[in-house]
Amino acid sequence: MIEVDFRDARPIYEQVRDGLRRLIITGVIEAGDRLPSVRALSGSLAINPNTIQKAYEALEQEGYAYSVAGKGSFAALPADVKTERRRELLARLDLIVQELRYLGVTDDELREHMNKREGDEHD
Amino acid sequence: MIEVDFRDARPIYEQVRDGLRRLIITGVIEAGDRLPSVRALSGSLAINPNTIQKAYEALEQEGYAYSVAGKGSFAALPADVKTERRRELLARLDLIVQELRYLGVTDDELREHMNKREGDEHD
Amino acid sequence: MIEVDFRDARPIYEQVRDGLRRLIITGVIEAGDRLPSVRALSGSLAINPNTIQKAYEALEQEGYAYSVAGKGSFAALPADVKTERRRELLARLDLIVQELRYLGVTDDELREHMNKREGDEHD
Amino acid sequence: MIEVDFRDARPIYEQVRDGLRRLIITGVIEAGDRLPSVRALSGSLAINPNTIQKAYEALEQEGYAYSVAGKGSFAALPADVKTERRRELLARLDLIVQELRYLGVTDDELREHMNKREGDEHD
DNA sequence: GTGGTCTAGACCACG
DNA sequence: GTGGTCTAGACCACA
Repeated sequence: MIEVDFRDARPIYEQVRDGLRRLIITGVIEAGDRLPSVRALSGSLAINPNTIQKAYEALEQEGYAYSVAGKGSFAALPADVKTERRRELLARLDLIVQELRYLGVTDDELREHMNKREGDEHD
Repeated sequence: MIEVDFRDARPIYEQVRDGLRRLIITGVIEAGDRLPSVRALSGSLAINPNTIQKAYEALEQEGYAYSVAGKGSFAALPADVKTERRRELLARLDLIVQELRYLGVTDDELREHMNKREGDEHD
Repeated sequence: MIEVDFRDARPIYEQVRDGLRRLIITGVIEAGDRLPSVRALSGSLAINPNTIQKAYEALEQEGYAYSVAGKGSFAALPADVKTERRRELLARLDLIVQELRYLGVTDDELREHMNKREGDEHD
Repeated sequence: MIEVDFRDARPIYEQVRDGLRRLIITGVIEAGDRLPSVRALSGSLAINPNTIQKAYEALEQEGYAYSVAGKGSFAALPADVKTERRRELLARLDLIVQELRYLGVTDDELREHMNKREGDEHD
């Protein structure tokens, strides 16, 4: 369920973190659900456990998960984390839209593009 | 005209590259214009010349500039680079919009947010 | 009467131990009182009996309880344990106060803060 | 300047983090000052560089420092971090004071104890 | 030189 | 079984 590209410049632990975060936000993994164990994910992705551990720590620090030694790691998605994430995405979106306008994309074209995607449930 | 934050985790040369790219795309620096010399920019930003040089090389590799031996570097913005950049930005935008929908942002809210920004010409 | 947060990073047995210690120090459980049986507490808190057992052992080792084979565990609060605990708390308090001063908190503000809390009997 | 006790139950990286945080808060290391390099501190404390690195990451995440690859790590102490830290310390202080009262320490004794420490500049 | 990432392998406490 | 910590040693990009 998580894709990792070893040739990508982005660190592996960030790719894993982002993949898990996406699964949590999209509800594939629901709040309270158990995340795969560090060793299990390490095995299935063929990545060193320490790297997976680092991804889990980052996820926990951002509020998308919590870990209990001896029990496992669990997904979380509190309201404040959601609003914070929304704010961040909207800021990024503004920058992109602004640059697209400079590149000659009209607001109509933008709306059309987004309507095309409207309702899509998959990548 | 270019802002560099030494505390930012992003490498300096990327910040310089992105700043110059933005100036070129927004037309502040027009195609054919001479870019500031490595030494000049190095001095005004208080950055190691090697770092500036690296930014220029990246810019040239992406097609936003070309250098003429003994004369300097010049801005460029050919059509294929523009369309390539547009494609990249639209792809990023799709991902962001998709995640925003999962976060409970309706299409109406999204349109409203973008209309608010409509017409903005500055950062 | 004891709150255990499974999401807390602190191990469960420490949370149980601290909860019981607090009940003993505050007099809710008086010296000589029988502590709930391991099985009873295990059941009411939905925690593995081994974990409860570990909390009781820690409590006993610190002097806040003693166990009688076949009869159960009982609360204790001998003078030497009280003075030892007081010494420990005062040492922690000194460190905190010192750091607060460096953070710009004046002695007046500190007194005012503590007067506000004065008389509070509950959490 | 930093003391690390290998027998302490607290992880080494936390001890290093707390030691550095204390130096920053007390002004021994001022905001903007360069922190010792990962390798230098690793050598002088006889601790693996990865462990020091982890301490620095934690410090950065809490806002007490920032790192620039290729340049070094630097101290920081923004106002919001200070107020946040003050809030945390006051909360801890309240818990301690409350327990001390249950242990029979009167407010007068508490004031006397704190007055004794008043003006101390060293541990 | 710097910080950052990754692997390999080990040990520990917790439940 | 779990997560967490630590070491050793390697490689990389950045300045």
